[in-house]
Amino acid sequence: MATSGRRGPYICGIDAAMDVVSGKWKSLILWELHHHGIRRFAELRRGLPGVSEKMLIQHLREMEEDGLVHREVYREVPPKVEYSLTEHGVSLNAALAPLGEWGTDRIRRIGADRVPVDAAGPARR
Amino acid sequence: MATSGRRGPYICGIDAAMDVVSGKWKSLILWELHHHGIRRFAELRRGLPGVSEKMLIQHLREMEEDGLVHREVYREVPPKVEYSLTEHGVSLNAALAPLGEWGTDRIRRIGADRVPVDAAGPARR
DNA sequence: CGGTATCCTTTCAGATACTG
DNA sequence: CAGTATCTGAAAGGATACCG
Repeated sequence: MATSGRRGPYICGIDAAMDVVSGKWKSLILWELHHHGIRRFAELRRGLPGVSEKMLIQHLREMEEDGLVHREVYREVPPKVEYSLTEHGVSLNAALAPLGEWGTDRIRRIGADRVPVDAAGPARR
Repeated sequence: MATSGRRGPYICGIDAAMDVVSGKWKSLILWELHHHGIRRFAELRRGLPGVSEKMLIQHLREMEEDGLVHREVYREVPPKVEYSLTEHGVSLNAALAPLGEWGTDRIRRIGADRVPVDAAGPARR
């Protein structure tokens, strides 16, 4: 297998979609590219604080392979490569939107009514 | 930290949502519980071919901790435990629906114009 | 600038055996 | 029936150094 994890066979649609977005940075890359349209490698790197070059390129390659991301290479010096979303990438982003809203709500709730797990106490056991 | 992976801090909503659904079986557990309403441990196990007891209970615990799943214990012999979705679990499922459709489309496309990765050959490399 | 290559650590997942 | 405990291997992720 080339660079990817599994790519099928899948039990259901969620399964297939999750396979394609799973990876620590993929949803963030999607988000970055969706909001900026086109980004260079170093720009993405700066937009994703904490990502290593290895992980960034690895995720970008997988996403390219999965048809989500387009990679445009300009053969000049210094080198220049631009990344953008394909139609599929755009549609995935749209499909991800409700989940994003759910997550945003969740962050609000956690901040409000949840304790950091350890101080909580004897709800169970 | 108890059983979970990270649980925040999050960069955006998608990030938070992905954290909660990532794990090999979580989306499938969600699906099972959504369609059957209530399921016992052994029923879930049978409904998720290939899952080990360890992974199943681990995912169920995390999902309970995350407020997605309700665990009802009947103190009788033989033991009986029923799992069901909470309101949050139901809303997450709803938020996941468009992603599921996207994935279903994707499976169709892959089946149509893509070969199983190994026999494929020189698209790249 | 935009990557590779290498090594290393951490996390995830599966199998097996045992318990209330 | 519904778990818990432990061990092992595989995979994901990260740090660092170097290359065209």
